[in-house]
Amino acid sequence: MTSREGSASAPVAFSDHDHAACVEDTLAAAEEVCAERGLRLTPVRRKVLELLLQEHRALGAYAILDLLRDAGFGSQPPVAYRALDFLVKNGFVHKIERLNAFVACVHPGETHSPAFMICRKCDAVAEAQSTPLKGALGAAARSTGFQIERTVVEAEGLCPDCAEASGS
Amino acid sequence: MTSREGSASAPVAFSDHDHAACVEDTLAAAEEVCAERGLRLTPVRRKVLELLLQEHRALGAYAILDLLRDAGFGSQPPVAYRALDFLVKNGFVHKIERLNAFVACVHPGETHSPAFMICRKCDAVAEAQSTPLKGALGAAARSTGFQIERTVVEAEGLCPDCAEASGS
DNA sequence: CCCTCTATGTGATTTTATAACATTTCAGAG
DNA sequence: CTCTGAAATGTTATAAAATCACATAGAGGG
Ligand SMILES: [Zn+2]
Ligand SMILES: [Zn+2]
Ligand SMILES: [Zn+2]
Ligand SMILES: [Zn+2]
Repeated sequence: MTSREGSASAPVAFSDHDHAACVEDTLAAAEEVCAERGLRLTPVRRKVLELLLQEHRALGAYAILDLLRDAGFGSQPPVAYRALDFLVKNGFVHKIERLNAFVACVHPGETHSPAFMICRKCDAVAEAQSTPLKGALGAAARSTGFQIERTVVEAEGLCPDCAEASGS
Repeated sequence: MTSREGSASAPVAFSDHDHAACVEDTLAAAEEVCAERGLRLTPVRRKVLELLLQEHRALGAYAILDLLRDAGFGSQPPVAYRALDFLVKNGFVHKIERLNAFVACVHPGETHSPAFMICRKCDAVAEAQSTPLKGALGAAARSTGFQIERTVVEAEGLCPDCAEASGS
């Protein structure tokens, strides 16, 4: 087996919540946004988004591909990468560069600069907002004349559960 | 040819400076730090650091490997990856996650949380400091109980030169 | 209906990274 | 100085991640 499948042990992102509703609502919101913008949330694309929403964690493209195959879709890499491209470009999914993996956005539709907290032990990923123009990086950009177009902000460490489990 | 070689057109990182001295000084500093800490800056490791210092930009592992081969070292991937592992672990080189590439540190020896500005047009990379605990991400971490151990902060955009070149 | 553009399916390939094992080098012990 | 064990290097092979190229299928406009 190439990938971790199954959502049984998937940690919710640092806090309990009604996960079924969380998936439903976000999918519905995505459909609405696509309708508004004339985007086609095709079956593969919808399925990939659904898979990423079900897990509250980052999945690699090949893990997604395995799940797509199980669901009866094509099983070659471009199938997964093309769906992911669409979802990332339109803000429904973010890529976690540190992990070469993808995670569903919790604020679909709204343009925002995400920041992520990644647990090195259980792989949970939580999305927060970053404020790229404030702080040291923004200051450095202004002083050198660098024009920021996109930012990658990823913190690696221990999530609350794993920190507690591993003492202290 | 697999990679961009040659430093002729390599942009200096957003500002003119005495590059020869820049390379020399940083290499000397690295040797001193290694001596202090009992680390072995072996020929391959030193060469990789030198190559990265000469280019003020990120190089992929295979580009480095090509240059190592030219310099008479082993030409199989582990040669490059092992040297890079050493240099990254000891803070002489940083990995740019967005590019799957590596860049020499401009503050070798000192522990710090780097932030990078990456020009999407000319590939120049400039290092700045980030302040992970301040700002939105730090606040999110504190409020959820996430323990940050390491951060990846990378801004993509246009460097001053390329911004000017491409109009306004 | 026909044409065109977009999306999907599939095979092959490129790029990035690691595993596994043999050989060499070197610092420190005796 | 010589032995010895750990660290470093060289090399083969393989895994993992991403893209290319081209054929087929669908949706929508005329
Ligand atoms: Zn988001
Ligand atoms: Zn955790
Ligand atoms: Zn320089
Ligand atoms: Zn640095």
